[in-house]
Amino acid sequence: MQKFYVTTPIYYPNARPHLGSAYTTLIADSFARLYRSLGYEVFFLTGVDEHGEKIERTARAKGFSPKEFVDKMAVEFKKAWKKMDITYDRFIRTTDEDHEETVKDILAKIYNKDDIYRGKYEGYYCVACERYYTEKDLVDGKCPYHLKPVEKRKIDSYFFKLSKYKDRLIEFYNSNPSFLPPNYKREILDRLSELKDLSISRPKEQLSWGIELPFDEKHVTYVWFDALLNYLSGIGYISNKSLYQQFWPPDIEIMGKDIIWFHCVIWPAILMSAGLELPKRQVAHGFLTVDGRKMSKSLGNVVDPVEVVERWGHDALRYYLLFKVPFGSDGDFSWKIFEEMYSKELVGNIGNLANRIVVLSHKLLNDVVEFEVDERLSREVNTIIDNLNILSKNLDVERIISEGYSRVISFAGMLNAYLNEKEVWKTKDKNDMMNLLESLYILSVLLEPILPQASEKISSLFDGRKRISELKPFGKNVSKLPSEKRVILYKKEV
RNA sequence: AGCGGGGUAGGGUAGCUUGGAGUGCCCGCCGGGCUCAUAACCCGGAGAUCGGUGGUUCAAAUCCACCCCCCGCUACCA
Repeated sequence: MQKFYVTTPIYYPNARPHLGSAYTTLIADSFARLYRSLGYEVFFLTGVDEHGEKIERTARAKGFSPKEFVDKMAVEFKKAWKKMDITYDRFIRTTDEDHEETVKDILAKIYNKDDIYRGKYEGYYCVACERYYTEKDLVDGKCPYHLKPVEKRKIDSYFFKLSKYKDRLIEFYNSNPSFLPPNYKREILDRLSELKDLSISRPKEQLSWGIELPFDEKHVTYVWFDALLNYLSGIGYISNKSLYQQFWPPDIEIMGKDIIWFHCVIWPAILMSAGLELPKRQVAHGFLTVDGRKMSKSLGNVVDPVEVVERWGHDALRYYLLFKVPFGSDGDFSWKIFEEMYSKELVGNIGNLANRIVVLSHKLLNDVVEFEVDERLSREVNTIIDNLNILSKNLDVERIISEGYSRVISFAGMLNAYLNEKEVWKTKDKNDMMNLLESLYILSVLLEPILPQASEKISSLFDGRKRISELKPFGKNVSKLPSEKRVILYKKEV
């Protein structure tokens, strides 16, 4: 059986999940569901990145220890994902024991390979912020927040020989053309020319909330080095060898466009140094504005994904993110479009269709009957499934959404048209009715990655949830009438 | 500034890698149909010099050059 390993970044839990992290997670979840449905063995990893200065400071400011604080925040994230029916297989925390061991193991490997050296990190330190800035961050040579003078400070730090991997990275990109997100490919290649080594540690007296270096107990790992390795520890690099062997490497890693550099350059270089296989595809989505404006607290237009989901259901949010935001580019979360989409496409197209068919089936039939398959419907179903299989095999996630998923939604439109064309309520044709019932059932299976709530509601009227890979030929799937006489997938008023 | 992404009917998008009649989708608008259905559904129509100019070609939204407009990125804060 083929495997599929999909990841989201681990989110920084200094605040509750926001629309951006929900976006990444819902998209990843959709793919996890799709591949499962197509019969793949799937592992879906998400989690939180709990180390670092900012967490330490936020925690202390609120009167908690870092660990107490992240324990609370991890729960917040899990609750949010539960509300969205996120089907992750593991929720990793960088304070998990096996993660810490993984980081130490990889660091030791790289150190022994002579890819880590001791040096001086030079930066501009703002006493008020208690952090370093690079020269470019500064405003008139001063701290950008406090506008106070900064001190140039040198600290001991270990460096990863990132620059050493420049040529090998380029070579890798060339021989694996689908690795980089298409929209950002040229930018990354361009920036690669100025590749510098990466500071990967901080002395403990400056930062204590992190994972200790295996070769120097006075230092802890710094930010990304720790975070990126979650993809290894999460799949059992230390704790579950057989799982690791089954799933490594990730098939797709999904992220927002802000962290492309880390995933496309630093991450592969680390893996090269450690002698491990690289992920197959890095997939980046864009950022969202709200009604055309940047989301900000001062504008008061912050969209809380949990609130959206509580009111409208997670189907609506998924559907919006999948179809109303061009995947890979920036998009807008427009309340007007969102509400229109809800009432036109979810209530009117999908929801109304399901109810029409269910109600009508009870009016026309006492029980299911043998019927002659409508070729047009059956051919369309086969085409949809073939298409999804091909796109999935190629990890062509952009087209899975724009072609594969769109076609599933169009199928609902096709059924509405079929119903009108045949005027089934008038002819009372049992053959047509059975074709529609069969189609509705198959539609519910196809919808599972796109609209899991609707899918669940429809399939529960028949005999429960099925995978696409378990579907029988068109005409052989429905064995009983819907268990209810009507079904409301989406309420008109919410 | 350098680099990158985008500019397709009133709005939003797909198509561009591998050129072939402006082809598709959602919303809005106009006209018709239907009454099984959550005033939902279906059909038809109007509406685009595919940002501009020039080039390659029998043929360009699609390839090349230049220009204009919008938006990002330029890394050790995640």
